[in-house]
Amino acid sequence: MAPKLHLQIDDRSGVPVYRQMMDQFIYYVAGGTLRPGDQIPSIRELAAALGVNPTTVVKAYTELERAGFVEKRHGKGAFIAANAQALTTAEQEDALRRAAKQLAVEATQLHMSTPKVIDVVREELGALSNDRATDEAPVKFAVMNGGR
Amino acid sequence: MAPKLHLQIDDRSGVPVYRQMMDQFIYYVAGGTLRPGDQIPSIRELAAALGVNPTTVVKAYTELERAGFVEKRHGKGAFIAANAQALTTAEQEDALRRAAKQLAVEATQLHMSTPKVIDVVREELGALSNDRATDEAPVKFAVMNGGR
DNA sequence: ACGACTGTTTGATGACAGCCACACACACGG
DNA sequence: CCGTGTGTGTGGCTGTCATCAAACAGTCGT
Repeated sequence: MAPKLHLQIDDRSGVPVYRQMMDQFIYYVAGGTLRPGDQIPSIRELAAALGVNPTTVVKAYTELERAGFVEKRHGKGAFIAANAQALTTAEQEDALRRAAKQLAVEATQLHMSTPKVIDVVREELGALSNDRATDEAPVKFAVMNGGR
Repeated sequence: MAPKLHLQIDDRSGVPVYRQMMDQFIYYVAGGTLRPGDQIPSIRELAAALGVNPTTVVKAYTELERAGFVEKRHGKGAFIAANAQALTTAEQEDALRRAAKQLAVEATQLHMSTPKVIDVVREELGALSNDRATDEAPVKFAVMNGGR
């Protein structure tokens, strides 16, 4: 009913927060972690967990509702829509490819070697799967700060 | 003096255009492709090549100037600042890691297998290096559209 | 009926990007 | 020597949108 989620917001990325949230919910549905009927965190709960304004979560949920992924019920909570369509395999690969391309462009401009890039990707993938094994909180708080 | 650049703007990403341009210039300097004294595309030229408003390029160049990477000269053009400091190795790795983490988070939420992810990254890296061999235009026009 | 959850709405603020008129630098032809 | 043309960057104004803050309204258990 309420699978463990692990939402990650990157303030420095410039991507609107509500959009980052939207994408990640969609990916969770696409990957099957979130299924139709599942209750998702309340607006205030998610806002508090991620340290953003409730209105921002409202925007994300509202857009997700328009897109058919989410149903909000006044006084009750928010849920994955009954007819939420998972992304097609092609769409999922597109999403992955977009992020990969972004990485590739940066790496190329930085003159990074292919093995080096692959290494870092492996590390990050590994870090995430370990995380999931240990994590018990229903919604994981995650904001990237890091310095340039 | 004017190395071939390959700037890539992704409209759908939500990242401010001027910020995407900034990052990529910084990465080019960090990677050594752009060196102090090099002339970079004029505001209008870059704006036309990328299909964005000149004002947006102005913002990118102005911010890069504040950061010490660029010098604008009225009537002459824009240049890489004499004392433009390349990013430290640690900073470069941070930048790479940020993009990798983004990719890892998405992949995990989509339930993608590690080998699959690595494959796609390899493909994208390959696509870029081929590009560079063929490309002759001083500034490559690149805007991502792709549909969701 | 109260209290503690839930979602809803409105207004203010600031960032982003577009349009348009202006000012400086230099090369060319009178 | 001067004017004109074409390149360059500069600056003001406007529309749109993301975010925040605070007040409003429905649901449910006691």
